[in-house]
Amino acid sequence: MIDQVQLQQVDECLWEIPKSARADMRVPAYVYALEELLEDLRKDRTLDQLMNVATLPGIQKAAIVMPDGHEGYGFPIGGVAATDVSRGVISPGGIGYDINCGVRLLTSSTRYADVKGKIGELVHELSRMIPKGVGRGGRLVLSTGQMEEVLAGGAEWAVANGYGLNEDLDHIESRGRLEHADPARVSDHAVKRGHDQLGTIGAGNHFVEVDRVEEIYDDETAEAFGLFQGQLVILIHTGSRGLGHQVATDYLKTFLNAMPSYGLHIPDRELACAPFSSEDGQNYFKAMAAAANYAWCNREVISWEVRQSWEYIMKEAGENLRLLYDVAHNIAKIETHRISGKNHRLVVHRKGATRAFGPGSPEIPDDFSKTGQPVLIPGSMGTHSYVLAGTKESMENSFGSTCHGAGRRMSRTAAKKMVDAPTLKRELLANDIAVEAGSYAGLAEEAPVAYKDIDLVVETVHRARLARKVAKLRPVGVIKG
DNA sequence: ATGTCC
Repeated sequence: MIDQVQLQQVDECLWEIPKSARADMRVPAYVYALEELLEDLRKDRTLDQLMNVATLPGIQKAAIVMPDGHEGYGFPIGGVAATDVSRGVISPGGIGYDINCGVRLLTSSTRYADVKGKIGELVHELSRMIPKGVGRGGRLVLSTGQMEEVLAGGAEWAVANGYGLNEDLDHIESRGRLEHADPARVSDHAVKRGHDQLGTIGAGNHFVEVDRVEEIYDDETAEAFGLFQGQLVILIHTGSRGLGHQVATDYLKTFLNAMPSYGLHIPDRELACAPFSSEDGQNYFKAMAAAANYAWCNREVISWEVRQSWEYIMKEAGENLRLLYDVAHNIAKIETHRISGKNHRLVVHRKGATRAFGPGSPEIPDDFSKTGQPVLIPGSMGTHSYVLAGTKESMENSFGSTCHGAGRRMSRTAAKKMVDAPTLKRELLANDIAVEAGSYAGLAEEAPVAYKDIDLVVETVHRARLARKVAKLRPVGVIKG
């Protein structure tokens, strides 16, 4: 066992690893966590990886990990790293294999109590409508030309082709389309993998969940978000499927080969990177943006499937499901942030971290300009999820970022050994949570015991003011891959 | 996360 990393407490929820902790660190590392969460963060390579991130050329201010952080490929999951656009690098490991994995929330005008008896049917219908599982395709099969439109247009493609509402676009981060996307930078192989996966959730922690609003923490913001006590809402969590995975795989290989020519020295080859302004860096950024657009289109098409199911079971228009917001949590974006009183153009890498822009930010829609943007934090299966709002403090301290979920504390393998899936399913049902799972193995991997305590994670970011609590959601039905 | 090893 290596020596324990020294953490200096800055605040109740903030710990610092000073730049002096390692000769190669260019900036300090910040860990956001209530003390109870530190033990989990020390159990794996999270803090080592965070210090590795602090060595990246062009990194600004600090390498940051959120309270849901855990070990990932190169970078910790739950990590935020901002590099200078002209002097810094871009690293696929800082974004993750599932490019633009993210979450959206649809709100209804229906109370759970009024339709309790229909939840089982609704969950069954959702399960029938929404393809799930590794490698699964869906009902949409796109030509190469249509794929180019999706990669360039993102969620707009779904709306233009009858799979979404125009009003949805106002409530998607970046309106569901990154303009830097270039379909020509996505390999034929990646395009092929994606051609039949729009409208599918995949596997792992991806899901479609029916929830009810259990608790409101801030009446005014909840009202602005269209949330009320007892309301039925639908939470969708998925990403760019095989296409994004292939983009990550392709460019990691390219970067590993190209690294020597850039003269970049990094402590771990999983931090493979290229100067953002280099041809390789730009090609990856344009391909990543295209994969991000695919993911936004995917969540839009899934919303269409949800609305179809809703119409069929609830006998009311699918349009009654309104999109509250859609957030990315695995992405790199060009953003301007103030550091020591000066504006900087940065490549903000968020890997298992959510944008949490505060009130007045020009990048969030007008209807949230007073409250800050909606932030959606799914908990582990069968526990609960949160709706938060972005803050000015997150803009000042974490490049406008917060946590993204409960965060795994046990490996998939360990969870499968420990958990008996049929028992778990019965327990969920006993708690009035209907589950339709693609496989028992997948269900076991996602057992709540394999995750951190979502309440502690959210309490950390709330107390640290990286986002503030608006509402708590309780699941009543879940579809998993 | 991922046609969980071309």
